[in-house]
Amino acid sequence: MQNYIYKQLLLAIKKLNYPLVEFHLEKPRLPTHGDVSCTVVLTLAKMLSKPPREIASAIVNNLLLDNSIIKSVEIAGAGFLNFRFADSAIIEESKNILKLNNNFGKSDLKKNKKVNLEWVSANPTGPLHSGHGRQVCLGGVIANLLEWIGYDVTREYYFNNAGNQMKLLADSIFARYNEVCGLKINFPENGYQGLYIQTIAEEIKNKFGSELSRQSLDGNGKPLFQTFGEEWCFENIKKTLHKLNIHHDLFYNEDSLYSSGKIDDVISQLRQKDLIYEEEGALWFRTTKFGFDKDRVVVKSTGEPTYRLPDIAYHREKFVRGFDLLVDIFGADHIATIPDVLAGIEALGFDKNKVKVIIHQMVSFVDGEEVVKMSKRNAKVYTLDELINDVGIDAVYYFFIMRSANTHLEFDILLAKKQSEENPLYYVQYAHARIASILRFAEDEKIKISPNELLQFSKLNLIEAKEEIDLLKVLLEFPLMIESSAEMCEPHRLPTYLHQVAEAFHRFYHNHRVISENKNLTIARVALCLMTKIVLSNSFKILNVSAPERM
RNA sequence: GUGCCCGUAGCUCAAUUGGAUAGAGCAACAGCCUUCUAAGCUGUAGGUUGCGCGUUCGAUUCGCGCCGGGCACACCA
Repeated sequence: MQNYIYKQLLLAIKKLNYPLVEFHLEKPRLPTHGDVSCTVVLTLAKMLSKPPREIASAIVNNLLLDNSIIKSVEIAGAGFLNFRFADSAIIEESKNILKLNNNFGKSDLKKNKKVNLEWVSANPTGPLHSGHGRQVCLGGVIANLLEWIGYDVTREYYFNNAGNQMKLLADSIFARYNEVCGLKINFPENGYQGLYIQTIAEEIKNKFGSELSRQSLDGNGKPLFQTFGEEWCFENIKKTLHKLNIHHDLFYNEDSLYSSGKIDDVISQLRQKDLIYEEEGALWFRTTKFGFDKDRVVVKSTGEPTYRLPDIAYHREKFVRGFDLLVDIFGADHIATIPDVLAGIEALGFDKNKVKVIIHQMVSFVDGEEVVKMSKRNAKVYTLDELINDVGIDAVYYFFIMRSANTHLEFDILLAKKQSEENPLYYVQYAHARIASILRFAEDEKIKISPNELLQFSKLNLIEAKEEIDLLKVLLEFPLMIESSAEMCEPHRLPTYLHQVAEAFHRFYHNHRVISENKNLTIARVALCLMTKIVLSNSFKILNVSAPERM
């Protein structure tokens, strides 16, 4: 219907020989302003310096509209064109929901396009903590959204298991190991304090006995404490991710960038472009050429690269692997590293506009009134596993996704735990459970409830009440909503939308009986219920939230 | 000190990317269950969008300057 209006507007503008400006249709905030609104007149008025209302009426007079699709056009306010859909068109289009069922909302907008989504990427030095949850969930939902608009999505995890941090992990475990074995040893300065270190130490003692030294090797000839610690941490991280239904396609090891010579490649390419120079024994990247206040070190005087170099090499590698879009998700604490990487790939001749970086702000946890302390120094870290145990997977997803990534988030654990009307998650899930219950009731009354049969037998033109039509309108917004939230990588629009769906449904339910003496009307309304259920459960699937049949 | 993000109803947050009278939930108040799930519905109240300039037909949104909060500012990752 939107496309139809757009096309007709374009025809009218052409016919009047007005300049072909870019314009789009939007949904007005107020229902009294119609179903779709357009501001093209205001843009034209400026260019032609004519009164907007004059242009508006010229366009309306030249607009050829099929009145079985569009009920009315109005000129309003400063020159808005407000369109109203005909009920018959809404009903006709709603049949798509039944037809497409689980696929309603999917599009092939980005068919044959490849996207790489990299997120989580925590190094294997400990379990994921609750703050990681925001990124974990954001990525999980964004990946689904991208798939829904047709992208071929590679879910990727970038990690580093070399360097000082891993030695420190091994040292920390070794210290606890000695402690467990009854020996005393000084705990390394800045060592990992978490209780999990002791758990790992105990497992090592149980498996290998208490005679190990720091240099001991495992069965494959690798340093035992480091390898065991790394694997333990990685298993722990993956287990948590799997609980949240997240499965990465690829774990990309930073180390492979060195062994394959890709790091050296980047340096020599940058050197060729005269973007690298040596000073005080270090290699510097001329970031000042890209608008930075000073140049940055990429190889330290010790010969070791800084984090920038592998990050740049990694992104170059992703370009080489042939993606149309690269999406990175970072917490606000990593914001400083992003410009360096973008400058790097630009320097190497790649289009930095193909990289979309999503930055989410920090999360604070509140348990009712009390602020949950999240100190890294403290041994008591609130892990993501604990959060999942406390509030459940559905609430973890819903609460992290509910708010735009760009704002500081307050996660109320007490509220997330509550099984009451205060909790926004239950409002939308309840709508689904309610529909499921109605459909069970309908089935008992020998009414068919399969999408195909409803498509075939229901007389949808019996749907005419305001609450029914309003509900259909909301349901039909679903595909566009998916499209925009996927393209903008803004999953928080989904919960906002879901609330509208649930609200429209509850209002309909409250005002009209679904199953009544009137057989044909009953079947039409059962179809309406099923349509709502389809939209709800498709949304839940994207959000990784369950669609309860009973509550 | 420098850079990035945020500031919207008592609280937590939206606002279709510059649109019309700034909207939801919770909390507060007043109503609605012998019939398909009351975890629901209806209504009332709640605002100088931190403050001040500017840009224009039009600003919560863009620019500049303050105020307040968060996060970064290494030859750490």
